[in-house]
Amino acid sequence: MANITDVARLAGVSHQTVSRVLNNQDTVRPVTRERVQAAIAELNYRPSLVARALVTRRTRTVGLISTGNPLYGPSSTALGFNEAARQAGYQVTIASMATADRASMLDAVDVLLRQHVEAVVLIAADYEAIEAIQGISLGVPLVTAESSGRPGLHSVSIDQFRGAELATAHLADLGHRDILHLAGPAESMDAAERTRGWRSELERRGLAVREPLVGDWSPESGYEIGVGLARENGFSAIFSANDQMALGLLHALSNAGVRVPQDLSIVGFDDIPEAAHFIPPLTTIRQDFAELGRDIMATLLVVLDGIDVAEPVQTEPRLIMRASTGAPA
Amino acid sequence: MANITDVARLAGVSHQTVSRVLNNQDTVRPVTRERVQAAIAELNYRPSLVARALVTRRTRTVGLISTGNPLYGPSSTALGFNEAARQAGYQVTIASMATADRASMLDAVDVLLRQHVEAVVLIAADYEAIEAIQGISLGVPLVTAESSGRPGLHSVSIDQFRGAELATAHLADLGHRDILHLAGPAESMDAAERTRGWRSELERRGLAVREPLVGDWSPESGYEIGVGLARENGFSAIFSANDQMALGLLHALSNAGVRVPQDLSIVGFDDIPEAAHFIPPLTTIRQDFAELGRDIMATLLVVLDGIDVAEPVQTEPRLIMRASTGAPA
DNA sequence: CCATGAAATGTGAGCGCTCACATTCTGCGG
DNA sequence: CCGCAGAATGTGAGCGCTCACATTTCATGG
Repeated sequence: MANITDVARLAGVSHQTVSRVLNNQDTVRPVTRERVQAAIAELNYRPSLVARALVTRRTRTVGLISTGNPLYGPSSTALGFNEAARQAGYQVTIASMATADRASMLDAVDVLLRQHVEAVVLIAADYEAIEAIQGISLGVPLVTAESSGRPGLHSVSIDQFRGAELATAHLADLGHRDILHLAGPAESMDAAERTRGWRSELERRGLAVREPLVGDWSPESGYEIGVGLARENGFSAIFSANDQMALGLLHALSNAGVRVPQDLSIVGFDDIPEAAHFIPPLTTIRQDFAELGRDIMATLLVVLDGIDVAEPVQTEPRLIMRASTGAPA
Repeated sequence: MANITDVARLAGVSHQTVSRVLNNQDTVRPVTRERVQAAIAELNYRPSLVARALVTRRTRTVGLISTGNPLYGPSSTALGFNEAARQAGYQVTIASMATADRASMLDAVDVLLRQHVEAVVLIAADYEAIEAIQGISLGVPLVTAESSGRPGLHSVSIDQFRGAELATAHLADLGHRDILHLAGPAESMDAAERTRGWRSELERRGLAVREPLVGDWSPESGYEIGVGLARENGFSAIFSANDQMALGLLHALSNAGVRVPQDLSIVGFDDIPEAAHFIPPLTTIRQDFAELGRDIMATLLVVLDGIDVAEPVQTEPRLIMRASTGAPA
């Protein structure tokens, strides 16, 4: 592997002139520049980012920590962020972890910091992850994608509360008065926000608030709860905290002969690619994860410039109306 | 940020002794070691992997290139690989790209090589990606997750051909004689392998091979093709090249009043988490992406040791029987 | 109590680059 | 044709670490 000195020798200039060409500095004569570029091409030379990082103390790398299972939301966010980072000229090093406990988090952070990442991005699903990282002194900026809205963090999120309000309002507007909620797991921040939004909208309208059912995001949990639900009545609509559980519900209800939306309306959350082709197609809340990824990067760039972002950045989700919701019988 | 000299000074030893402690060398007296470790803790010192990489010429980093859309298969593979790499003590730097053209590929490779990745892993969906990277001289080992089985590559895959055979055989065993195929897009290697497997199994049994229908992996394409299909007859089963398109089919067929599996049996491919709760639950081919990820890393470690892996590594998928398939009427 | 070799520790160079500064070239007016 | 400012290029140090080798320390036997 050729280095800068090899290039310099071949081009008949000093290493510093090569460095100037590499960094697009303008005090190089066109003739010289061309000679250097020819040498670079001939030697198939690639400047070492490692060496550069050592002296400049900048790596143009950010660490991405994502925890837990590869659910649709978090993975889409990670992907969106990765793309945004690339466009901003940053590399991304990932440190995934199965569990968000303090020890794993310390490990992940340690690896990233040794790599001299300039910032850390945490895509946090659970409260645990946030708490774990808040107890760690990083020394570099941290931006989190998390919806709990807790203070002292640069956080970016899609407004889960608002999404749940939209879903619930849609059902209420259709005339439903008893609207159940199938919540996500207790450790999930998004789940809590969605439950809050549902509750708030019901209360605002003076509708009855029942104890939410609780699943674990999986279609299986939706199915199991659906099996129990099919035998009950006293409600005409369900707001499911995600599309996968809604799918499980649809499956159980279909088995039990409960018709959707005639007997029961269902709203999901996420708008996964499959949702438009559930039977019936699922009314749901769409989140723009690509935009979330861009927002994370944008916040990061601001924070890296030393400017403190006071306000958490939030974007609005929107309601996608499909056939799984209708007026009550 | 403290460096090795700071630690050495505080511990009252030379920088080299600190280095020995860091690298767990055994020629350090316990007393000295403890003194050094205390200094490390006190200064919250983290050795710079950048500086270490510069001198050792090893980064313990591998580059991961993945192209195209974030489909279920590739993202699951990426995740599995990432986890396996972490366990093997390697960092992963990602270089995602929207299109797999030669220019983007050169870009991605360039960034990774400047970072001094020790190897590159390509998770390739399309022929284009493979062709693009084959034209690039990397200088580091390359392992690809790709199913075309072309020579000259260290490749790892789940046997798509075999999976398609399993799916087709299942339908044939049930008594179906006219088995259609809804293929994935022409540029996809997996799609081609699945079509080959379907064709081969039909020919082996002397069954009619019709021109496959072609979708683009999306539920929408499955739906559109399903709408047309619902008006035709002369077939009793469809092997869909992925679960999402199968979902679209189910949706269209349900709308048209075609009953699955009574009127038509359907098999998918992938076993996405939703498949068990389609209506009806989808018989499909399950792939173990976590294992694929581990296989990639295992192959990588072998290749990094300078041993050439002659044989492509392949694992077998398996058939998951559910309610969407049954004997023909 | 000293020589001796092994164990423990220290020294200096250098990985490939950029930074700050020094030096050498240009072209131009006098 | 010389001097000079400004442009172009060169020089040497040093980022934080490891490597190869040099030196010191320690325990042991004679």
